[in-house]
Amino acid sequence: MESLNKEAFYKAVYDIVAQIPAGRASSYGAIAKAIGYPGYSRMVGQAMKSCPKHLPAHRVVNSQGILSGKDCFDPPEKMQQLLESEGVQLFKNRIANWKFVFWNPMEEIAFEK
DNA sequence: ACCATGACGGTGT
DNA sequence: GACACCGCCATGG
Repeated sequence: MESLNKEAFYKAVYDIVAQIPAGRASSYGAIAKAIGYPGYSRMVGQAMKSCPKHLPAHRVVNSQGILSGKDCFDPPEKMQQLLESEGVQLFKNRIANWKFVFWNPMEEIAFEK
């Protein structure tokens, strides 16, 4: 495991986010683990703050399916709105049927590259 | 160098 | 389920 390279790390995060299908969502921890940096969930969150506009940032929530980053959207209700427009059911700032909606990058992109 | 602050996560109560 | 802790690690003051 090499030392953290901000540039490469952010890019790796965005690569995963870009692959999350509509109607599904992943978590910070799952993404960190998928790119080879288990335990760097906070860094993934940090990367999302400067997430490119063309990526589905609203499809990244915490390990419990809670929209922990909604306040970083403009307006804050935008995140929830985007998810619902894709058919994701929400219950009090949290994704319903989380176990079913959760998209695990480890199982979906294990073959690429 | 010390300390506070997070789009976090796991455990225990 | 809600809450409190604690471990985690880069950033900024």
